[in-house]
Amino acid sequence: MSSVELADLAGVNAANVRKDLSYLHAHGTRGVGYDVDHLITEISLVLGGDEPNPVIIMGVGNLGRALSSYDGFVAGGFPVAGLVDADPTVVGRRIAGKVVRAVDDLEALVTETGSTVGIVATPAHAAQEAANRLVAAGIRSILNFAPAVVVVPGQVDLRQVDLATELQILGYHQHRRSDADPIMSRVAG
Amino acid sequence: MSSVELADLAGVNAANVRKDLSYLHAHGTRGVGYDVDHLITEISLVLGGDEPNPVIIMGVGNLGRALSSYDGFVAGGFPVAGLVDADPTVVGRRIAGKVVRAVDDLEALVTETGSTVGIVATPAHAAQEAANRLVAAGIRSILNFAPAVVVVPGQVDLRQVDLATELQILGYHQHRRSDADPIMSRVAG
DNA sequence: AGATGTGAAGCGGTTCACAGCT
DNA sequence: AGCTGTGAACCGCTTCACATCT
Repeated sequence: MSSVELADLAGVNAANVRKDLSYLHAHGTRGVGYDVDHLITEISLVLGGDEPNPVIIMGVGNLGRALSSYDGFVAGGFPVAGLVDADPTVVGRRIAGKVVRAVDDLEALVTETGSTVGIVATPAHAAQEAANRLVAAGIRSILNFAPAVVVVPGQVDLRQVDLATELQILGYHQHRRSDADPIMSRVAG
Repeated sequence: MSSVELADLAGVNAANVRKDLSYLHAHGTRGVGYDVDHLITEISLVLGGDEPNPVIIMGVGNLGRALSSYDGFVAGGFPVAGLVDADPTVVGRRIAGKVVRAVDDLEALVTETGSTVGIVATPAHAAQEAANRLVAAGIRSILNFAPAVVVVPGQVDLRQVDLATELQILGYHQHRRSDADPIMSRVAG
């Protein structure tokens, strides 16, 4: 399969595909293209591939519940290993086949499941505390969905997913399209 | 308030704050700082601020349901105006205070609510069709949560939020940390 | 003194364009 | 002839550093 075909399927530029694959030492054959099986093994090796990374979800509100039954996680090698919530009335409940554990159980949960990744799906005001707990329990990779600035120690990898911001960006572009381009005209003027 | 204070609160660099604000013509006073009220009005003006952008959510699975009761949307000026699903058994049901409408109702729904933004929260295989319907109904800004490549006409603004990819990135960094840095050592070697 | 506003440099990533291999 | 591999240009954004203003 050629880099052009791969690029079309992924919706990106062909040169980009070639450059990225060459970084991975997933080489193709000139005049021919790439061997797909080879790509699969090489890419999954680089991505950590074989061993799954179990994840812990902090907060089982609407978003936490949605995430706990999100198929894409399992498929991507990130099975949901545990659910944790601060609300004692939901602790012990069964959600998506898993019993919700108390925050004080977190450390034990991490150890017994070998979890490596934490997802913060709490309200904004509880996000920092949730992240602190995850870090204290030994988690070093955190995905934060709460719309809050969370600070973590340097060795912890934190990624932010802000749903409202995504919409804000769309709204901004739209505003720009309809309006007579207020910013650039002001900058230009 | 100084650019340093603002930057700390937002978790970004101070020079960046100053540069961005100067683009918006939200100027401060040298030696003093920025007038916060002025910043609020100026920023909300640029962001489209005053008039809300109602959104339509396509697909009321777990994720769609979570999104339909996500407070951040309303707070950010993106009230959920309608829910749509292809499954006739959920059409007519009430979710988060809204009645789920059929796909064929989409165009009417967009008109009657004045919606401008669409969210695709369907399974991957239905994402392209959902996007097509939104475009046909006049929506020009789409936020896609389905893990699928979706193509839209040039005038439509499409943003992709791929939850599994976010985890993949975390997992990759983690893999790199623990491992003896396979890629770079191979590149170097 | 203290903070802004902004050229200039730096950086990661993308795209072009074409030499080089099969 | 076709497709890869990659130097070079490009792009948007971030950060530095400092002249400038109150």
